[in-house]
Amino acid sequence: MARTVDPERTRARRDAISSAAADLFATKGFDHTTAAEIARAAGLSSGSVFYYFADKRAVFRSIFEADLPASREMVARHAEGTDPLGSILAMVDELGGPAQDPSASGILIELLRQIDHDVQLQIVIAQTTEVIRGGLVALVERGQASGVLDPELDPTEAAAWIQNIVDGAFLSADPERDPRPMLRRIVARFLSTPPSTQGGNS
Amino acid sequence: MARTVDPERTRARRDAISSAAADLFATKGFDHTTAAEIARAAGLSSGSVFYYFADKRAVFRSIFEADLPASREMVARHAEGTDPLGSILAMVDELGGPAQDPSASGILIELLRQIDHDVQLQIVIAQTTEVIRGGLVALVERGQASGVLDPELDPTEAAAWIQNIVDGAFLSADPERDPRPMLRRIVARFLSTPPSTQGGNS
DNA sequence: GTCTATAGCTGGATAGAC
DNA sequence: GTCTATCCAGCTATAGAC
Repeated sequence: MARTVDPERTRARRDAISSAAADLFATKGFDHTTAAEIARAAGLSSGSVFYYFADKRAVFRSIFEADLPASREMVARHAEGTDPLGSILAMVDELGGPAQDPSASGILIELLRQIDHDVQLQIVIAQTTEVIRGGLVALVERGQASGVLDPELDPTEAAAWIQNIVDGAFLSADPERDPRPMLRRIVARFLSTPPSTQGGNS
Repeated sequence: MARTVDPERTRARRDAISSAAADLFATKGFDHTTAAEIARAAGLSSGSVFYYFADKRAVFRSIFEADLPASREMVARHAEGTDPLGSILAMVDELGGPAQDPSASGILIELLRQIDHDVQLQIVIAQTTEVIRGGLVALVERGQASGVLDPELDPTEAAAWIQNIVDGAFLSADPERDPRPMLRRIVARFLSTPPSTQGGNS
């Protein structure tokens, strides 16, 4: 006896809605994207959108829910290794690479707009941010211990600024220009031990 | 005989609407701020908003129109001086200082969202951005000429990245934390001549 | 110039057929 | 599960009185 619902199919439908919506939200914004448009883009009717999602916000949230496991995976992948700064820069490359894509830029901006108005979304994003920050903090600390990175920096604050810098790159998305080389330069110089300036602590 | 319109009064009313709207747009967003709310906050009726402005977008634009002369003034103020890097950092301080203010952060995010949908707004912002960029480019070039700043950097690209970094600071507005010291560090290190690394060109 | 009142439209979410 | 049809709230922008 077949089950009433095929979970695989349900997931596929949800994903279709989610990814069609992501494109629309990125280009038109959340408020100017109608449920009917999402439905059309996903190949079903407007009523069905509300069968798979409680409301429009839930559709928006679903876009970012996939990021959490992906972030965990990325952090784990860069956690080991003998070169902490190298690992940080590799993470920066991964995080900042999509900044070239205007669609990624658009969805980040939309996220910034929506996050104040949706507590559930705040939780999802806070988790993802924390995972990435945690990975960066650990690497900064290791870099400081090995003398490559400036020991004066507070690791948590430094990690937050790395995320800031990367996010800044998203704000001027230019498909023609790979932001990663400059991002690497900025972050590497930001973190590194001052060449000779002796910080005269007693 | 008094003139029918008192230009001074008209300007005052427009400013009242503009600044009341800025607060609302920053916290609630453009789409969720109604003309009636703006009117109430400015102390007049909803119909009057459309007497002073052609439409809601024009109200939003007016917020940024004041930035252009202010930017010219700031650039002029930092154009002279014997210490180009110092001048750049002073500009970064001025540009990034408001990042602490959640309202400034909110309005920047809203700007990013609206700019795609309003050509007139694009023009206003492009002009302001150009003025600031121009000021930074000149200072970078002078710093390079005097050997303080890395000659390998393309001045225009470097200026654009300074603006990116500053904007990034706005994305995590924290009233408790002054972003300026870190911004100065990041920008100074980003621009400065590499300590000894000889770039072996030929 | 400034108000009140409202026309006219849009779009989220639902009801109920299939 | 998926559709169509639609209700209803909310809003911009205008009309016209004062």
